[in-house]
Amino acid sequence: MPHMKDTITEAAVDLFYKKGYFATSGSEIARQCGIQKASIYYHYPSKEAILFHIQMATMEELTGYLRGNLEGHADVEARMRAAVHSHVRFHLNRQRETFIANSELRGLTPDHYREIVGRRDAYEQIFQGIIRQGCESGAFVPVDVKILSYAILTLCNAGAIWFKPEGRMPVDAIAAIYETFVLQGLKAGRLGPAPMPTG
Amino acid sequence: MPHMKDTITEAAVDLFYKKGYFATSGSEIARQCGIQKASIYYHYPSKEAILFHIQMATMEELTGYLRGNLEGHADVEARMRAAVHSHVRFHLNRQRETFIANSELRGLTPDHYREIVGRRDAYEQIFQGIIRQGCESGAFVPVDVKILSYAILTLCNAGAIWFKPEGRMPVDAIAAIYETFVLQGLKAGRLGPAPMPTG
DNA sequence: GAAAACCTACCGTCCGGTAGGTAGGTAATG
DNA sequence: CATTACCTACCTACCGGACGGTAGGTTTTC
Repeated sequence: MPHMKDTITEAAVDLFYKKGYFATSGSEIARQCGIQKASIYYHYPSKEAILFHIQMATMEELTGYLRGNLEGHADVEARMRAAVHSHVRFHLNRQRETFIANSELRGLTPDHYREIVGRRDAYEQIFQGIIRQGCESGAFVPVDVKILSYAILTLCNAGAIWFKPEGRMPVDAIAAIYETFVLQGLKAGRLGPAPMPTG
Repeated sequence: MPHMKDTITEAAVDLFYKKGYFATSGSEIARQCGIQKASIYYHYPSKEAILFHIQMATMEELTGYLRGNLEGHADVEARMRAAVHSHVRFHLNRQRETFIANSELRGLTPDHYREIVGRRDAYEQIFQGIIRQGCESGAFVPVDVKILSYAILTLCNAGAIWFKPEGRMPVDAIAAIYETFVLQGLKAGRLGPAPMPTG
């Protein structure tokens, strides 16, 4: 039996995802929980606090998930594969939360904004480290690390836009597609003029 | 000498981009134009109509720009390069409008929503056609066309998030990076299929 | 002088948030 | 055991203010 605070958070995730933070009112959240609007303020000091809580928890979990998935992988290509796989999996399994984390930053207070952006930067740093390592070791083609890290992360978010959990395609199959595409784009040995297809 | 309707539209683009559609009020738009809120309703029947106008114009221009850039290219690889280049260029040059078009669909009425999504689908169809053609001709590796088209379009939007026009890097240089990355990922070559997923 | 463009003043509604109360449970006190 | 005290988790009722939008009058432009 979940406590009311969790129910409120879950309702907020649902509504912020469907309608957006600014288009969601406190009474709507309350209605979805079966309580009165004022009761929300027993559990949260403000509407923004709900948003911040969701964003914070999501960033923590996302980062923890990535760290866990990177453990034990030493080879740079394996690390990149694991990182992409982790990122895609999380975004498909937690569609609503990651969508909110990606699109509702403007609803945060300046302090909370800085806090979230800091965690986001830290997360990106992990990817940039892997790309940089791959470029230096020669495993990857030389690329602009920052630009490519953004590109890869954004690319991996794409699945979360159209993905339907009940759909035909399983999460890992989608992750594998992105994984292959990213590694194709990064791996050394294919740069320059059009290579001849290996019959 | 711009007409007031254009001034209003421009102010709305600016504010919708910076604060979001629902977080922007009519009085803010009016203030930025140096007029009163009521005067907006001489030029637009509703706030939503401004949003729809921006989205509609952006989709029209985006599609027209792509069609123009594809003209004269017959080879499938050249077409893909041109398409990516066109997409990236437009998104960098029209950051605010494309950001709004990508993130403020929920502010539209159901009818207008359908209208915009229809144009968006048509735009994606062009990309999917090129990818499909490349796969069938053997120029590209076999891929899930729909998934890859989404992935590529999303990937190419990444630049618009961080791009600063006054920055060091020119538009075409960024477009070239994305172009190379996408083509690397698509082109047929020596890479095998993805390994089995790692739980 | 008519039409276009803009104004002031106002509408009803809903917003985020607050004040203050209360039902019901727990814990300490005699 | 009965009383008092306190706490959690909710409630009803309300606040000032901002929202999108309208009515109707006034100025500017052709």
